[in-house]
Amino acid sequence: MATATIYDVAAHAGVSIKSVSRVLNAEPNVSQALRDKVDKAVAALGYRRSLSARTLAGASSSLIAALVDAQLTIEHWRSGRGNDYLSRLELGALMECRQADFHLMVELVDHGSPDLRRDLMSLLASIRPAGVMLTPPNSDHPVVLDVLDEAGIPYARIGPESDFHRGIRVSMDEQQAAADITDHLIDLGHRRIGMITGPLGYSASRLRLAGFEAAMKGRGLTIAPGMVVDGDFTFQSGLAGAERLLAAEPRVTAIFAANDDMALGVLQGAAAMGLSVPGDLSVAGFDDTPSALFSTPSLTTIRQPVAEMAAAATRRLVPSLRAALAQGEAAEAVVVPYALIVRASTGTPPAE
Amino acid sequence: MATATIYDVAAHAGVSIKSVSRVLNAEPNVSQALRDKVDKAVAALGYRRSLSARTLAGASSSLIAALVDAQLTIEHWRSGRGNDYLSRLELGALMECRQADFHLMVELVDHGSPDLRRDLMSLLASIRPAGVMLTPPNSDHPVVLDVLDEAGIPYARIGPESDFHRGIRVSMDEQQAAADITDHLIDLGHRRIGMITGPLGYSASRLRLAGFEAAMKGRGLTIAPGMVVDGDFTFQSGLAGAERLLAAEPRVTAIFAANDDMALGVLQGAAAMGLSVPGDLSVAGFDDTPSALFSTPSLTTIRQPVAEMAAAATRRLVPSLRAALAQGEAAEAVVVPYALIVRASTGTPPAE
DNA sequence: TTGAAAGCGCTAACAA
DNA sequence: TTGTTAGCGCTTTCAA
Repeated sequence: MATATIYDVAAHAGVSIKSVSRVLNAEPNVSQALRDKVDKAVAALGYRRSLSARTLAGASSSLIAALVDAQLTIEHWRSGRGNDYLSRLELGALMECRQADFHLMVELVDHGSPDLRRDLMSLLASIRPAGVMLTPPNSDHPVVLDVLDEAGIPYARIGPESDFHRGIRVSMDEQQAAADITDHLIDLGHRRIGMITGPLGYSASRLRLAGFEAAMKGRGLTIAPGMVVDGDFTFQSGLAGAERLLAAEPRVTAIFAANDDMALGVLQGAAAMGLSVPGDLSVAGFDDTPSALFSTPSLTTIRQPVAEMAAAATRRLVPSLRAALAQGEAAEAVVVPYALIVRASTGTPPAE
Repeated sequence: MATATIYDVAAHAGVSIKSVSRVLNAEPNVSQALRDKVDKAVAALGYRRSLSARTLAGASSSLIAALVDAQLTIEHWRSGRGNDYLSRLELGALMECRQADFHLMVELVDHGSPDLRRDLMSLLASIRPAGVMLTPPNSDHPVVLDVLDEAGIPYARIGPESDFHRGIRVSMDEQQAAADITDHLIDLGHRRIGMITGPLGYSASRLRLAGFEAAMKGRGLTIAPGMVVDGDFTFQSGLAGAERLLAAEPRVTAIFAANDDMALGVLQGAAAMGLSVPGDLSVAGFDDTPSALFSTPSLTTIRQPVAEMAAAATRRLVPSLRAALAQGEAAEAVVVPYALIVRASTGTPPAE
């Protein structure tokens, strides 16, 4: 396959290579006639610019690098499970890249490495991405942010938890979402609602707890002692949390778990105690992982707009896409709307 | 960040750039002294070759492109669900790329496009990957294979269903896996076992059915009429299939669904009929999607080694990795072992 | 065993 | 509005 080069196109169109380059880059001050000639030649030859040549010559690289955490990824690899978060993220980014003729490269970053700085610098030197998308926990790693700043490479941080002045921040309103799902339970008639939190080291966990507390307070409800228990986002901790919450009297009629895996654990715990869901107990989760849809009963939860966040990030990282954004849209801090998904695991509380 | 170039390294080491290049490429006929000097300079400068310059200058690109189906991906995007298959695939590929200092690029391919041939050629011209990984249904698309052959780019096909002489084929033994899970049910004491198949247009569906039939026959069991019903891999079709199978008398004591989503539908159908699983009915799936672990009861299933298949493919696509493979391992057709995962949805049949 | 010089296919000054 | 000429940082001839 002797691929056509810019010289072939120029020859075919009877113009200089610079003119071809101008048309290809949509530069101003080009006559329509020239534009047409070049377009025709490009079409005739099935020409496409070489990514390497463009990057080498100094254009930005039309390449977005997604820096994902190696440890988390390896954990998923070992457990044989996929990584729903990662795949949704990618889909969102890919859809946008496609529009702009950009490419997505996925890179594993070992954020615990002592050579992180050097690893990162050499990675960037090697691939020279036009922009970088950071996923938690890389979104908040100071070394990662520093290196990117020094290299002058634009970056978008998905779900940042700190340094709210650096880079492009794309997130959802965790607190409001938690408040919404709590309100949903209260609207159904629940008064005694328990919560299982995520690890409080994550601000997402703290925000979800704050949303729960705010909603309860906003509706004049008190959270009895022991009605908030700690979890660590695992199925097991959800199960354990459910056992503790359901042992207390008067029993809670609803449990809000800070993620779906824990909510699934609650479902199992309830089943083990012979409690029907939602007849005896309503259960709500957070994230809308695939398993939430197929659990019995299916789980009421918050859909984290992961794909949408990645798409928003990509749109702000790719120059041509960014240019197409409306004025207000182009902000450096974007909050993407979530959705409350009401399924079968929540209902009215049992009669007293 | 003024990144170091090969000239900087050469200057630092007091040698020519060609020598640096030789050391970097592990070419023969290089003195140890020179090698040491260069290595030291590289380390001192934190030097890393530019991917673009290398590719442009003619070296193969140290880039693997995964060509995934755009339609499937967009469907997943719209439905808000992730894509477990894709993420497992990527993890496997990424882990291997990392070893070899290769990079993974994910590309959407619209296999229904009338311009597929041109799209593909220009994609390859643009990124010039050293190797390509094909996922279903691209694994079997003749145009895709043709273009790759013409371009002389090595490719690996995950789960190929035809053309068993082209490219590197990486698969698992679908039929044996189905036979294994059927044997598992028979070993538990089941005699009346129903099956819900996938769309028979896919050879994977046919192989799973063949495995079921072979196992039944191998154990001297007959498959009564109506004991095999068609499904289409969706939850809904699993539910419908269960309703049909469970309406027949004498009732089946076990159902093998050709994938997990359908098995989850069976679980729901059984629950709706007041049947306990596995007390009254055993249910087995296929794939080991994340939801299989969290369903109630958790699902006995076959773990598709998606990540392992991708890793095997990558190992055969990356020259340095391929060189490290043992003799027999290097075959162009690789069968990766699956695993039978016995969970809570299968047990001994109810007493007659 | 080493090095000098010529590209790879583009973009970016600088002219015309 | 268009074209000419240098590079970008490598690998690859071809010499030494």
